Amino acid sequence: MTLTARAVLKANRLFRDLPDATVDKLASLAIRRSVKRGARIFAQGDPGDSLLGLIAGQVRITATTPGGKEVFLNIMEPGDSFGEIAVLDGNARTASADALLDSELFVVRRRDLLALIERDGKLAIQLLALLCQRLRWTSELIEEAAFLTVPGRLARRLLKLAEEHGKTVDGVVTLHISQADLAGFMSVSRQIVNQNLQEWRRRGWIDLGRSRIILRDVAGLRRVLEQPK
Amino acid sequence: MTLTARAVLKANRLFRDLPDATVDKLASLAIRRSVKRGARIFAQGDPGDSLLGLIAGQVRITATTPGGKEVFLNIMEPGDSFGEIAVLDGNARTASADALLDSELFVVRRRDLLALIERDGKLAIQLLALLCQRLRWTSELIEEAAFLTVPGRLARRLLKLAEEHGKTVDGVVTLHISQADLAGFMSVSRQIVNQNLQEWRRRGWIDLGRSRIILRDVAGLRRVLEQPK
DNA sequence: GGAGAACTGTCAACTACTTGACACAACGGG
DNA sequence: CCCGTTGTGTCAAGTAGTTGACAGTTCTCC
Repeated sequence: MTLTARAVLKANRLFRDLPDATVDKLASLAIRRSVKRGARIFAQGDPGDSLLGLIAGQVRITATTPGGKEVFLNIMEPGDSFGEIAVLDGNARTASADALLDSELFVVRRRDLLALIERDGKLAIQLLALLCQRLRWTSELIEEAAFLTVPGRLARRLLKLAEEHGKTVDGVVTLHISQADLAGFMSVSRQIVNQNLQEWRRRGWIDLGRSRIILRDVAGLRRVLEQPK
Repeated sequence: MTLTARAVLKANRLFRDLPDATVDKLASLAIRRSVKRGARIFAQGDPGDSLLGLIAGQVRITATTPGGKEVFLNIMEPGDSFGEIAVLDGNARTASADALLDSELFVVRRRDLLALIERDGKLAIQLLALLCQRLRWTSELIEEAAFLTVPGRLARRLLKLAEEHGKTVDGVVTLHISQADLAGFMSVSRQIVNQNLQEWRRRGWIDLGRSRIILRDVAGLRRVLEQPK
């Protein structure tokens, strides 16, 4: 199935509500890009000269230390856009993006985007809203780290992943993620992730499989959040 | 000294580079507000119906759990603005703001600001830049928590505070902050803060006083950052 | 100028997470 | 179909931060 450039942009949360004229202009500026599973889309430190949107596939955003340690920051699904920060302020990428699956992207270059923002107030407001959302998301992470115990943070992360990426059947949600990845997401050791998951499995709240976590009792997990640090 | 409304706005980083026409319009919309030391300016959960700018004084931004625990998120100085997130997306305040000193503020209401943004592309771009900066700041905090040991985070926090709020004389920087506040900033116990500071004092990198930390050897502190987790 | 509040400095007991190691299971490409 | 890879489950030893307690000091405000 081949989509028109306009349809592709309209499928993205960021551009969905913009006037047709703006979307058409954007469509004429956007470039298509295909990447294979495992490929790096951009690396931390690269010049941030473009805004990306995911059409199909899956992309993981990570940050890396000079020493090689990694934190997983986010997983992008079709309809999401990413790379806004660097494209807007013109500085280096704060994180790297890697394709988890074969993926289809569109790319808007910095100068094109900025010119358009200045002319179209609606686009600016849309972008402001997106950045606010991102800010709420990161602030939440910081507060979580401060206020919750490790089990609490793990429970919250599972619930968030369930909302955003889980497949639900009869109130039972299946997540596709390895325990090591989950540990990377939370900057905690794989062992401690396993220990908590085992405990919850014993209580019947979840089931475990290879790279699979099945949430059977979401209310149980929510109760973990209530006990403060 | 009484300043014109325009001069006040021009003194704020967010509005400094805007065209005069926009600033005058803003000035006609802005309201002055004075608060006493210790007063709460807004509370987490309040409707976010205004953007604030600090003219004089000092303001602390904190988040609180239902259970009453606090994290210190930031300290605002004259020329800074705050409360943008809630004002832009119209949702509740994510944090509380308290005056640390008697303070002078200006207040721009949500509807006025939004109307202005849509008309003035430059203001939108300025706001986008501000949010990007905030996002880089919060992302940095998250990465720090993931990549650095507690001593590393403490050293980095001291260096950041030195840049932003320190008074420098001959390369020696004095910070005005209690160890308990510093601990609150980092979500770590006061004891562990003291333990590290004592160690660095023994090494001659810093000096300590009541609510005072004097950085004598900034290079020493920077070396702490280099040892990874 | 005196009383209480705020802040520093230090101890010891406890708890939670890390690191490293290893066995075993399942998946997937040649 | 077999072998390397990726992922799970578990243990034991080591480490870093928490909690609570308390004495001594310096502010501040009444």
